[in-house]
Amino acid sequence: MRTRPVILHLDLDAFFSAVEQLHKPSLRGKPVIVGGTGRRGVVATASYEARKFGVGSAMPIVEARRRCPNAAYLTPRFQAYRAASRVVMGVLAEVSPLIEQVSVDEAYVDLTPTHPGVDVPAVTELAEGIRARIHQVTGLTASIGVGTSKLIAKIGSDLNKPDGLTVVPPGSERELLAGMPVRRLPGIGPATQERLHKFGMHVVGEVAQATEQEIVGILGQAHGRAVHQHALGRDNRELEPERDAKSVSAEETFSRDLTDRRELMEHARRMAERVVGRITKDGLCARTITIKVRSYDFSTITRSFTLDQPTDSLPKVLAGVRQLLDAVEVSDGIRLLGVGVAGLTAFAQTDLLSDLLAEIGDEPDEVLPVKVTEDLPSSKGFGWTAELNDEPADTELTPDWRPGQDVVHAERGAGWVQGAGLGRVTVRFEGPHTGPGPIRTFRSDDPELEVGEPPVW
DNA sequence: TCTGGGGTCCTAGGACCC
DNA sequence: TCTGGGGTCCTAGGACCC
Repeated sequence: MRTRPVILHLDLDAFFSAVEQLHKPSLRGKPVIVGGTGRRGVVATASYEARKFGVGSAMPIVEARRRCPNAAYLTPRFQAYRAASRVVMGVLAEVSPLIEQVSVDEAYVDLTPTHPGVDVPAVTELAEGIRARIHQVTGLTASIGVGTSKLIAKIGSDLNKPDGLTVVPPGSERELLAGMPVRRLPGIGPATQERLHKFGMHVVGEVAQATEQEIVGILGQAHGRAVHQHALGRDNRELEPERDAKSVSAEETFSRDLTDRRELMEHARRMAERVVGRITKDGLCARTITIKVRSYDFSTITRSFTLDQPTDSLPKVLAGVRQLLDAVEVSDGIRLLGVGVAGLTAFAQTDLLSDLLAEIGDEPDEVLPVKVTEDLPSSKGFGWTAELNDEPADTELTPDWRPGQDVVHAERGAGWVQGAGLGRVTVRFEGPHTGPGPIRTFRSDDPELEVGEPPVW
């Protein structure tokens, strides 16, 4: 545990609407609501003037209009927000090189590299300086929390919002948290709150008094342990300055539910284009393709599959999306469709092998039935593999054997191999007891490897 | 009230492997 | 015939965050 207040959390106040008010002076002092415009939109950010009317994030825009009809309703302009964000992050970078940007309007700063020995008065002055500097160069207000951990800094930045600062003295963490509703802990949402309530725990102090085993019993291993530690005011997570994206996706809620597959595929194509465009821009390839389908009744499913090789090819992604979508029932009405990729790897696999395969790819697949007429050694753990032109090939065995299944007895085997260019097929049996490598390899011109009619089953 | 869009992490079951 | 144990990968869903 850190003993000095070196972790700082910065949160820009009502960020989207604040940028809008900055750019358009006539909006200043008035309720501003930024969010989706359509019938199914929700509030992204409400200015503090709008919050007085009970408008908050994630509220349906329809409800917001009811509560605050005179607000300015704006669609987000992410370019402007990113530009303002960059300026703010630049200010933080002057304070310490160790920064973790959590989102466009939020970041942690670890002061250890530049101010390892700060105490409460010194860090208070430093943080007020940061807030003043941000306001000076951007006109935006920020709230800052400072403490011995990310947890405490994050809780602190929320305590004096907006335009506020909270420094939590080392040693007072557990006491600070004890009286707070459990929901205030990061990682506790509606579902977890409900679970804890069911066990009679409403404030953080009650969780802290339970044993870790009790909390793990309620919330599961990983979550339970983290929540219990947090309730005790303990958190030794380090900042993670640059994190590589693990997935990229695009989704769209339609203004009316769709039932037409052609229409759905048109939307899917546009989303796939955006997704592939984003990964190729970063020189990435993806192995897993996912679709997300939300029905008229808000029930949501995802379907995915994983390719053998990563790809950045739009046609391949599109073919995968179509295949997944074809297997989903859409006749009752689809409210939302999403397309995503995951399993991202750093560079394109346009290697020699795929080029070679692409060259011979026009050759139609053939099925080559093969049969081994020689007795195999009697030993457990032998498997069947096949190669075509020295590359692993699809292969299957007769129902008595399945691919990879152990060859238990001295038996004869039969199966088939499928692929293009069957001129040089190799069928190989190998097992763990013979050391690495094949113990017996049959080639297509071996008399023991019979080539015949496709097996019938 | 009738619920966006972009992510992350965790869990659980089944397949498969050793 | 009754039936192991651990590890990894894949898929699906859920909770959570901003």
